[in-house]
Amino acid sequence: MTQVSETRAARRSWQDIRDEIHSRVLSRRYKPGDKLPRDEDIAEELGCARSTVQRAMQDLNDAGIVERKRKSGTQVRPDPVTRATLDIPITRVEVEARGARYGYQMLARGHEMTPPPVASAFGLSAPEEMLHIEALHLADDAPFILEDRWVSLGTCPEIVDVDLSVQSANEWLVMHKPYDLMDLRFYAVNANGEMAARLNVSEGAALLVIERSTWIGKRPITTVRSVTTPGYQLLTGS
Amino acid sequence: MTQVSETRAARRSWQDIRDEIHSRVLSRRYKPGDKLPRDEDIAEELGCARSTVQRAMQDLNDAGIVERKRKSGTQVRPDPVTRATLDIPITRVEVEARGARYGYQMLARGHEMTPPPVASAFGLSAPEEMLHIEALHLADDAPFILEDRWVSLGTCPEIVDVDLSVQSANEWLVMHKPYDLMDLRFYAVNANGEMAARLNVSEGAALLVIERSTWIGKRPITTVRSVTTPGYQLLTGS
DNA sequence: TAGTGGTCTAGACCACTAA
DNA sequence: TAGTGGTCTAGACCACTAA
Repeated sequence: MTQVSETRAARRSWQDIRDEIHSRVLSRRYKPGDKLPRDEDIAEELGCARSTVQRAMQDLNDAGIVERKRKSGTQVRPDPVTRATLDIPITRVEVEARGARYGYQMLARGHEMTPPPVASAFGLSAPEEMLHIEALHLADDAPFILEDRWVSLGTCPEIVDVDLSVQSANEWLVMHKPYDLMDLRFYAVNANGEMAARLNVSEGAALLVIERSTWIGKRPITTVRSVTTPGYQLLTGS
Repeated sequence: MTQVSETRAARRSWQDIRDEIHSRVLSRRYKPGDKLPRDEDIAEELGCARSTVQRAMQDLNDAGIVERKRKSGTQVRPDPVTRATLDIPITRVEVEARGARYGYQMLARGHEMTPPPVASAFGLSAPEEMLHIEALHLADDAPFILEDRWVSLGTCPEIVDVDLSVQSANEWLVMHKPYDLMDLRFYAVNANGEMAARLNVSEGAALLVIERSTWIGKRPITTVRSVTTPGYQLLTGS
């Protein structure tokens, strides 16, 4: 009935194993560029199953602490990086989360040939006719984000039948067009005359721009440049 | 010697299972907010082990497609988010990756009480004396990033003995001070007089600012405001 | 071609939490 | 307190790739 009196090590979780290996990296027992022992040997040393080491290593790999390759093994990443996860919600949800009323205005819509910056964002070799939409997202009737979007007609032919003056292209695409590759770019610009007028800010104001392009199976879906209003911040957790 | 002739389904990988569930979400067979079957039932339906479903679900959860809770099960996230991973390298490595020569200048260093914006970034209830460092990172002798950093003396007493005019605090902290919580903020500012002078840009230029704070076990380590030069972009892959 | 990481399985047990 | 996801294990086999 009673437990065997022999002391038993508490079962170690993959987080314990990860922390142990991480602390060896931080204490320089494993130095940047060093090769680590094989998973199997670490498992034996730390007294757990190989799959537990595998789980821990997967996490350290995702966090940018180590780099793993078959045959050649695991090594400490020579150049540590800070890795963060960024969540970008649908604009409507973002506005509502701030307790404001969401509004949307389509400013322009038409079929046009892609100008060079758009073609290059998509990596197109030649210009292509796409759907071009300019729209404004509002929070409590004030301008919030100005969006300039191009949508591939080849990849998304259905979008020509959607009434984008009611539902934002942002929302329609998120719900209907899955992507398998995305590219994000963030930078700052001084508001030009048009941005200043649309967003109701002074010309020259510093604005954060978020550019996003998506592809499915190497075919372009959409590329959008979102110009935010002054004071806008992008935040990450974790 | 020969294989049994009975056809066998090819073994399905966790990626296959993930894609199958994802496609059911996209096709609205499972709608936003819907509860999914238990992992065990999905495993039986798709003919794989429960742990394979678990692996697939872990990925869908990380990608923001579903939300999982014990007892109440798995549901399709009602508000889809775009989730991206951002890698921020050490500034030296970033400069070198552009093929430029890295340089570093410490502009100022001293012990000061934290001003309100810094105390609030750390969530401190009262101001505290910390190490305050201003420094400039250079690429081929041109200003690249201007950094304004505060380091907690309580959490990092060793840093007072480091010669930060040679090695950047950025680099020393990354190599010696692990953190378990990080907070990132991105926004745009118009260059004020001091920034313009330090970075050699016109006053009013739009600059991307990256603010980062780190903690270990709820104790503050460092908070840094990095002001980048015009044209600087933050990029993500995947 | 041989070595290392990646994945799958069945089963056991744990941990959290809605009811 | 009962139901569901989370983790661990041992073992088998696969997939990639440095040498």
